[in-house]
Amino acid sequence: MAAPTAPTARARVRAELTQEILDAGKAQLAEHGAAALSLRAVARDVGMVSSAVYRYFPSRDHLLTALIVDAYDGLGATVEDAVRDIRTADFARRWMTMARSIRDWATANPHEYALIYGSPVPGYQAPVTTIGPATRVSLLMIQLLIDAAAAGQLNERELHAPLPRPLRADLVQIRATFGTVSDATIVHALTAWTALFGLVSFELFGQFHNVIAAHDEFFDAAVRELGTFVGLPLAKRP
Amino acid sequence: MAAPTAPTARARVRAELTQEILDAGKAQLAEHGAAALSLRAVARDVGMVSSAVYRYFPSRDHLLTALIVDAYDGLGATVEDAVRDIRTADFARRWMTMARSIRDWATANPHEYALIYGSPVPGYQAPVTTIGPATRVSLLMIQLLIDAAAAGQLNERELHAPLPRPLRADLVQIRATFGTVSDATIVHALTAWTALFGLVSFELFGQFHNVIAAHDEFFDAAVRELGTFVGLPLAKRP
DNA sequence: TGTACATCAGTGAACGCGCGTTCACTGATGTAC
DNA sequence: TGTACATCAGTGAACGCGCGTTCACTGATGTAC
Repeated sequence: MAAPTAPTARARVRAELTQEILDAGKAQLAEHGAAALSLRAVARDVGMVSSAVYRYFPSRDHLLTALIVDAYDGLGATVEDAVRDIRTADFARRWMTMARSIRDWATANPHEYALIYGSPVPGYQAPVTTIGPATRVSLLMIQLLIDAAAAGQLNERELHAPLPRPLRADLVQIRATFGTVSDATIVHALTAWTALFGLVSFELFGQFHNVIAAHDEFFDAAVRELGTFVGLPLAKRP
Repeated sequence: MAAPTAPTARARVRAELTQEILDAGKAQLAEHGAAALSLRAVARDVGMVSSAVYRYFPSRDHLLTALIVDAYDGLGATVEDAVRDIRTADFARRWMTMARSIRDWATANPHEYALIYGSPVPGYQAPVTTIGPATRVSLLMIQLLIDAAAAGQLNERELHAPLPRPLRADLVQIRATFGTVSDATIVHALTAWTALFGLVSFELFGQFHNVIAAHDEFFDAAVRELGTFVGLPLAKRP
């Protein structure tokens, strides 16, 4: 009777505490990085004894998985929010805004970024649970390309060498989500997408030290060039 | 009286053991990754008591620094070897070979790659000693561009937006090594270079799971496109 | 509404482990005369 | 060439720390009758 399975007090507290543990984990992550993430430290933050955490997460790795999913979701939500109000047909702005908000999120949450796009955590194998959240942000770019292509605004170029057969097989799979876009453009898009994260990683991981100081400006310029590389039309001041 | 400061037996043994410790560190790195690198494990491998290592490296961080320098040098030497015998004017082949050998080295030494291009090791601050070795591999690309430009074979394109002043200031510094190449091309080159490592990182860190299976072919295609992005001329089958 | 039992959250102690670093020491190697 | 002393490499024990995980337990919350 009443609501389907009325949430018992115990259940409510459990949900709250699970969240608290996750938040403490995120704080830990933000301050010390993934390698230093320890169940005991998290327990201390929450004000529990370390063994109590096992009532909520069966092991450290499960907690780590939850944090990874949380990071992917955080990034995905941030970027979705950033582009939500942009006119569908404003492809240049959508591209630039996506890129910038990815970078902004990464800069604001460097350890979470490192967790999902940096070197794998030693001894940890990500379960399938993380696949869904991981693709969330890339779907936005795919949609952008599909929209641009549908509007006839995508400048699809040829590749400079024939597409090898095994790669074509991969693209057949990818096409399920990419829809109408040409093989060459998919290759360009994957390359640009990878380059985008390469830019963020190089900046965050210190590879631009003594090379680039004007990070914002360089990122913008590079992303703009990558946009045209994919074939997107570029307004003068997006 | 013989050579200047004839190497005493003790000094020779010291040099050998220092190298042995480094090798053990590399092996440790290869097997368990940087985060798991411990002085004690290295000492065990060398057959020393842990405190003895302190006669050679004053702390764990110093050992780590040595390994980082070693990794940069290993990558640099590998790529230099790979391109040494290529005709100077064969710009396409030089570009493709550089990219491939970077990736090959990274694939063969994933943990060393992660050490220098992955997420920073928590709590470790790289000293200036690492800057020199770090630039070694990028100098090869710069030389390639200078050569191509000198031969009139570099297709220097314009940027799609004016160069912001702060970024122009950075480029002034960079020009000291880049020589005659245009601002726009430097931006393109930095972007492509970053993209190159982005490709390697995405592949190694598992971001291409369920997306790309034909890693070799995709890498080749992407790198080729990036080459033309920079303005390099591309032969049909380099 | 009240009682009897089952479920569950959290405790505290313990296990066994590995880590970086310090320190007083022994014994071998090098150096000055 | 031989001796006296200084330097150095390596030992072994110890300090103090933090970790993940297990386990028997207490006491509170939920459920069935």
